[in-house]
Amino acid sequence: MNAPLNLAHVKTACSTCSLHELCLPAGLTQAELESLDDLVQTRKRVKRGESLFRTGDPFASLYAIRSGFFKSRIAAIDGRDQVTGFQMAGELMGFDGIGTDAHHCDAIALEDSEVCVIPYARMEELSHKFEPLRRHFHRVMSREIVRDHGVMLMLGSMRAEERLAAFLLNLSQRFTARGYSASEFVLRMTREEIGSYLGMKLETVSRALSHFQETGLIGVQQKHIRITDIEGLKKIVGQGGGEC
Amino acid sequence: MNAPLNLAHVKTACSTCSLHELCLPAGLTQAELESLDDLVQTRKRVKRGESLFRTGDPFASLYAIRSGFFKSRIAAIDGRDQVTGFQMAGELMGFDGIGTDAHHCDAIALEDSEVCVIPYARMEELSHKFEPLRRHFHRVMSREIVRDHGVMLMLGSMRAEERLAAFLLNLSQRFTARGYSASEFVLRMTREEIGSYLGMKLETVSRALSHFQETGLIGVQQKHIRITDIEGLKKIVGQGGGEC
DNA sequence: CGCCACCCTTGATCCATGTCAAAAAGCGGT
DNA sequence: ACCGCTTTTTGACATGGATCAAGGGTGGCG
Repeated sequence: MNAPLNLAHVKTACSTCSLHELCLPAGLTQAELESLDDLVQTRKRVKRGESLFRTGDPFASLYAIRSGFFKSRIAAIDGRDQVTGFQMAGELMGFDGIGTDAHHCDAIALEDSEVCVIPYARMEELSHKFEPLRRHFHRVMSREIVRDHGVMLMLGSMRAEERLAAFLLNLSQRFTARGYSASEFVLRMTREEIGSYLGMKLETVSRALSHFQETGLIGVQQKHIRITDIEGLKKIVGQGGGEC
Repeated sequence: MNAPLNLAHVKTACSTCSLHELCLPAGLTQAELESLDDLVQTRKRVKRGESLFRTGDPFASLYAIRSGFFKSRIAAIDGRDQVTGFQMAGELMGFDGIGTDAHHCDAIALEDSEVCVIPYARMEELSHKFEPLRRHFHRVMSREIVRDHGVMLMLGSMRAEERLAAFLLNLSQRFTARGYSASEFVLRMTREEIGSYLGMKLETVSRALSHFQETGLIGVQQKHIRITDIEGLKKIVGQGGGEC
């Protein structure tokens, strides 16, 4: 290994990454952390609008977002598509590829982004020897399944405004976890992408946001959102139910 | 170990189970298969209507369905709930529990069923030494994620009759994989459960089934379904799209 | 600085699906 | 085999959200 490669290695070290609490197992010693630096040896920049991988691409790696913002979407044969999630810094992408060694969705950057490339073979190998990593890996996949079930609940049993409120609360909570404001943030996605994720049309998203604003729950100015009544939003989410 | 226990062991052996092609890694030698018999040491019967596990139950095991039929559902705080899937023989359940060591959904038998209990700790341990098993385990979880994304696509972007057609085709295909008829089967779930899964009301399910029958796509008699025009059903699923 | 392309908002109307209601049909348990 | 109860079907009506349409705002780029 020559100097530049070594430099790259230093640059990508998990042990010095400020996001490692989000993407790696909690409670590792510094020594253990360093043993993980092996795992990630390259990073990759993805420009806004470009894809990190696409449906059908052979699966080789998982990706951890270092900075930026992505959407995942699946496409049906007939051209219809559906955003299945939005991913932000510290989150992992690519699990859909493990099952068949090919990706089943597109991952598209919503802003200029950078990801850590985690070669799956290496991950397998390392997780074989390193129990906390293996457990963490399983946990992350399991949580992804639970998250998807939550989305199914949303899509299947909430009305449009409830879904949107739930979406805003979810974003708020995830920004909080990253040290950003819980009440003020910028949407990286368009109304159409929000609509696709939430199973409604962009006009409905727009109307619902306007309505929340009229009711004093939030302030909206284009992509800038300010939550002024978090409890109010929670009440919106809670109120539809009890059908049984 | 005394005789009865041994008997139980024999009874639960994966190596002699007719479903192992569905639930275990493909292409194992007989010897490898036998080494897996360790994994499953108990089975459990679950009567129709009873739950295998419930939201909040501590997570200890995965379950492979030996016979019978289950639904998984999640419940929101407000009493609303959503069926997230139907599981049949050879399929695995319980992955939702790995992330937090507690289950996040209820698994309820739709008919008298029997499952193999796979203690997770043992699974971890065995998959540590046994690479094909580990890979298979990861693949199965990944496929679960892909499946969930498919449901999201369905819920988010199809209309009621498309969703129902897709549902029937999915069931048909899974029955086929188990050696049953692709065109004739009995629904184990009620209209309401189908509706919950597909994000529509039971009346809409009933009407859509009646409509399919009028159109000559299927025959319906209560829970008994006969698909008479599989291509027609596929056309229904395909036709809604192209919005983009 | 101004133009263009994209994104967002808002209004009017329509339709798919939900809701409410009632009756028929099965089915499970005794 | 019967009885009570759940499930299913079907009808009439209400409505949330889609659709169609038009106009306005914004940001990127020359």
